[in-house]
Amino acid sequence: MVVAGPTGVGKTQATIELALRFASVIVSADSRQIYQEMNIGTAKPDSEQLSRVRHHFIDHISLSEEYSAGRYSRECLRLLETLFQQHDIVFMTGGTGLYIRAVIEGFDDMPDVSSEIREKWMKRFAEHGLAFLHQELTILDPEYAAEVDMQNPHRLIRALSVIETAGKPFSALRRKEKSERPFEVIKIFCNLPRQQLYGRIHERVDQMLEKGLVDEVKSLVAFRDTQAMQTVGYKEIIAYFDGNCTLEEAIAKIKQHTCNYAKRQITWFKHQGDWQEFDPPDVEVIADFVSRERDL
RNA sequence: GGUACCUUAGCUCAGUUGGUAGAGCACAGGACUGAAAAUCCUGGUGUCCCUGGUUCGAUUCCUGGAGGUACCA
Repeated sequence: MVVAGPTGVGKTQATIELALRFASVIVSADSRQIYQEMNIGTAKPDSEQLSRVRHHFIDHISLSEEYSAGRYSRECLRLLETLFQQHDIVFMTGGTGLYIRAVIEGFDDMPDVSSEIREKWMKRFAEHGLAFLHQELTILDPEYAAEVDMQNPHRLIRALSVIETAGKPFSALRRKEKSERPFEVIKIFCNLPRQQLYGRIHERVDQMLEKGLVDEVKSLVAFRDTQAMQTVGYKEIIAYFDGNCTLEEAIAKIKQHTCNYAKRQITWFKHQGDWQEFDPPDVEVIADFVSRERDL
């Protein structure tokens, strides 16, 4: 049972109520709430909410660690095995679409890429530009080169790193086959009319500031170069610390970037196929739907 | 009050040696199998401040006006 949806739609509270109703637990699929040190800016459930229902993958790792969708899917599948011994239904929620898909549909088996290899390709990109990555990929894996977004350095660096690590073309590993799972998945997509969603996001950002977002970011500046800190709500405050903008401008940017992010999430889930959409998300209605689906 | 500079897309600005204009961001849509709150792609007709003049033709040059910025009084 997965509750997905854009940030700020109210997934957190709704899923807690659902989990209580079905006497179950929550598995978070959120690439930022997974970090212990990040709280306010990630809209992590508060201690009161966490005490009502057992949550997994919240405060799972430290900012000093690197994490990935692959590691998440492996750890999550292992955890689900145990959880399904005690519960006939488990609630997964979060906004990280890739993490959710990796767990419910499967991820091709690929070797872990060392940070040395990835950094080497990043350096080559910085020195020689995109054209060089194009050339290399066209030689090493013409099949993938024909279908990737050649303008996207992330994708090219990823593919070239995997090719070097595995010693074979990326396209040979990337089979995109759906995996068999020992559980059924009920997919719920929470949504709201765009203007209403954006309004809630603006309010929530103001609340984050009241709760002390600036101090939280201040305490994390040592981690400013990590991937996790390239997060909406953190990078803008860092820019303010650097004197690149006023606090008011930073806040306006956070609101704007959060709305942009919500839009990308909606695009992702809308095109991921058979999600049952609830707009607006009503816990009673969703609970009825879940009961019916479960009894099928 | 005087002098100089500015007024172009929602915002910040570029540009047209006179042939009605373009970037970034915003906004909208989209892609995305291990960085995913990341990364990337697509979409630009707007009284070029107003007025008169010169000209085949003015947003571009000239007159007058309005608003703004800086300096001098």
